[in-house]
Amino acid sequence: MARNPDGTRFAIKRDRVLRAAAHCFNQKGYSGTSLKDVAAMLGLTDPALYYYVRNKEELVYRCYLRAADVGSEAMNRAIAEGGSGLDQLRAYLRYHVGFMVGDRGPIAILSEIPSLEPPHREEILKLSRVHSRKFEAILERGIEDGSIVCPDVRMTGNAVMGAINWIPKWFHGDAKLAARIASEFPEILSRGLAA
Amino acid sequence: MARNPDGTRFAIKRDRVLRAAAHCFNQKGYSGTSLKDVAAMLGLTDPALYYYVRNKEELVYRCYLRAADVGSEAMNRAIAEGGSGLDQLRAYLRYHVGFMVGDRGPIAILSEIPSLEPPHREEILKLSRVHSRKFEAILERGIEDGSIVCPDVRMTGNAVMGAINWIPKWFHGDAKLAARIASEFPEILSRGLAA
DNA sequence: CAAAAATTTTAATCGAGATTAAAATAATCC
DNA sequence: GGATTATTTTAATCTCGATTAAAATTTTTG
Repeated sequence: MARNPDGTRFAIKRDRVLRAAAHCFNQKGYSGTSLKDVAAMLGLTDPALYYYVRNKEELVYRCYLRAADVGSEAMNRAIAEGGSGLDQLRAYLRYHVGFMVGDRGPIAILSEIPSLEPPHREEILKLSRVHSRKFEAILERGIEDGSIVCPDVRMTGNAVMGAINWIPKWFHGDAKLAARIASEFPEILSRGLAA
Repeated sequence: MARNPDGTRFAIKRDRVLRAAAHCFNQKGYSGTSLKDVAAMLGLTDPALYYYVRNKEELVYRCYLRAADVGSEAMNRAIAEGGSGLDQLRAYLRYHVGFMVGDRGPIAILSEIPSLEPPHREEILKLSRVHSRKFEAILERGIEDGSIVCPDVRMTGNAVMGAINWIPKWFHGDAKLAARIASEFPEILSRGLAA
């Protein structure tokens, strides 16, 4: 099995590793999960993981990168679709929540950023800040076009992001529940903001 | 210094230990924080902590118990005050958020329950479930008396609790910000539920 | 102040889990 | 099928942090 030109096979398998790791980290935290835990989920032994990642820190780092990617994709799609601020808000929530509970999941909660090496930490924090800013921009757009009412954009962002980030803590792959979450969560989170 | 009859002194100092631990755990997770980290915050060496707690597991356990206590107190006060479901919801949010960002904080996020010993784990899970049920009961009360609109009580509970639980992740003791959170968060979280 | 109790420290043990090296197995390519 | 590359394992090392024991210090009490 050659690591083909674009590394597709390798990338796919590594993605599997990252999802297994995300699952473990969400349950037991970064330091709380041993590489053996992650490897076991994949039917491997711990040293095998070193084929996909330099060390444990890089494993988390990539999990977090992946989480940022997914959030970013949801955000960009929503914005690209246009419409009122409220429309964009709803679309974003629909996409992001949908990804999280769907087949893109599980997605790591960015809950232990301090464990990252400084350069990685800065990168993730930056991505996170950019994401928050885009979210706030949607709110502001909605306020301007009259579709959204919201006294404090920053604080509202914190509230909504918290609700979303917490999902992996109580949801663990039940398809039935996933459907309910995907359909209701966006509604619940946006209703309070509609003008 | 005698551990007086009701153990007041001892209890006060242990509470300081628990708050320091909560701070560390919220930042770096359970296994990510060493006892040395916690001890350092108090100007102590790590073995000193064993005077207040049997081991690290009990430290988390007590942090989580404390978190449950604070949440429970907020909940009970709100319910005792009576009023419409919406009134009670707002009161609860005001109290709980107020405690979290006020001088009762920092309060540990119940994010690593799996790390607890089974008996402790069950106890904390039970307290957590009771809290959730009480929250849902408030929503149902509000739906009945017409003060609240909410299509899915359980899901709404998850959303609101997520937003609250996430607060310690981004708030770290700035008094100015604390005031803003205490005043705006309850409003933000309840607006979407008002009839 | 002296005795007793409480609190903290210093020094030592101990195991778990990350990491590395080298060897073995499996897959692909010609 | 044999050479080559990819993947995984076995075995060994090494460090960090939890925990314990014993001693030292501080506080309280009478």
